Amino acid sequence: MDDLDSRLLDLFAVEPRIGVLEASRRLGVARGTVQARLDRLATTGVITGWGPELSPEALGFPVTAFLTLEIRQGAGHDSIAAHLETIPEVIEACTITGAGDMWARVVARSNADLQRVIDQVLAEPGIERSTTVIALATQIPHRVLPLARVAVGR
Amino acid sequence: MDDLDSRLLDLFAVEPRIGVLEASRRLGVARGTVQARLDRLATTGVITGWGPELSPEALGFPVTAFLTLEIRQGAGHDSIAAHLETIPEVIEACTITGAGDMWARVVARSNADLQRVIDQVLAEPGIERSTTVIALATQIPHRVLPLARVAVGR
DNA sequence: CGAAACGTTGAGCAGGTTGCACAGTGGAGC
DNA sequence: GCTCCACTGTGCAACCTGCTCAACGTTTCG
Repeated sequence: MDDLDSRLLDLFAVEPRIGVLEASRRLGVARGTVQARLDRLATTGVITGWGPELSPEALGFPVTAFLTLEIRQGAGHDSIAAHLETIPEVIEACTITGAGDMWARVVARSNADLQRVIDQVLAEPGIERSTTVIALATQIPHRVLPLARVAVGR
Repeated sequence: MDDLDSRLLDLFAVEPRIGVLEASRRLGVARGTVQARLDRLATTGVITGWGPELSPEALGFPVTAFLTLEIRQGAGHDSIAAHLETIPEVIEACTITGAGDMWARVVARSNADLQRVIDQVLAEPGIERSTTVIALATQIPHRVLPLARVAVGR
């Protein structure tokens, strides 16, 4: 990661479909350089993918909620995770600090529909209790780009 | 959104760099159809971008934490959000249900570094209290694709 | 100091891809 | 029956990609 990498990421973040050649022109470097940089960023794991980003809202799931799950002593995280994975509305989950807890981001078609999703999550007997917090408005949408800048000291 | 759209998204999620022509071959439809579908998915907001996905870990920020911020009565969410936006390590933030609360996802270079980030967040006087939860292991990485399937009834 | 390793540059090439246009087809709705 | 609309298949020029190559400057290290 150096300054050129960072500017390269900036460029592709703003105009993802420009292609290697156009990027090399914008940055004033050779095409092979851009290609090499992108390859390296991909192999070092900085770039994890180029897939299309989808909007749950546009897909009909405008409600987002965060669930904090309390896991029963003895119940493995993995079996809970496996259960969560079968629910499409669970779009993210991780274990967190605190007594055997997990955190999950879920979406739903409406507040009423959220109840259905939560019930589905709680169908797993390993989950003892859960707290739900509904997300109201997005203040800062998911962003990683600023990190790339500070990572190279810009 | 119909079945073809869904399969198109699947395809590009797995192999993002295949291009329109190759996608049309895989799906057994005309190239113009794929082009039209992608255009429509983009204009209707289902596809929000094609930018490279970056890994905070690979950028040197392996620690993820969730902050719940309690906002002082009278302090506007917007000023808090503006403050959070200036901190690169805050990679997501939204308002949530509960007495004037906000939620933020932050990353840091280490647990010690996390303290620095939190201090930076709390520099805003509008924030009264905060709770920190550290993410340990990712059980389900952010995924939206399954939603596209259920959205069309697959 | 000199050699080796490395990244960058600019060039070339065949092959594939894109953007665009066009006319024809078939189904849905009126 | 008619219109609208999406899909199809075709064609074209222009462009881009993946790949290779030799040459050059920097950095590293014996």
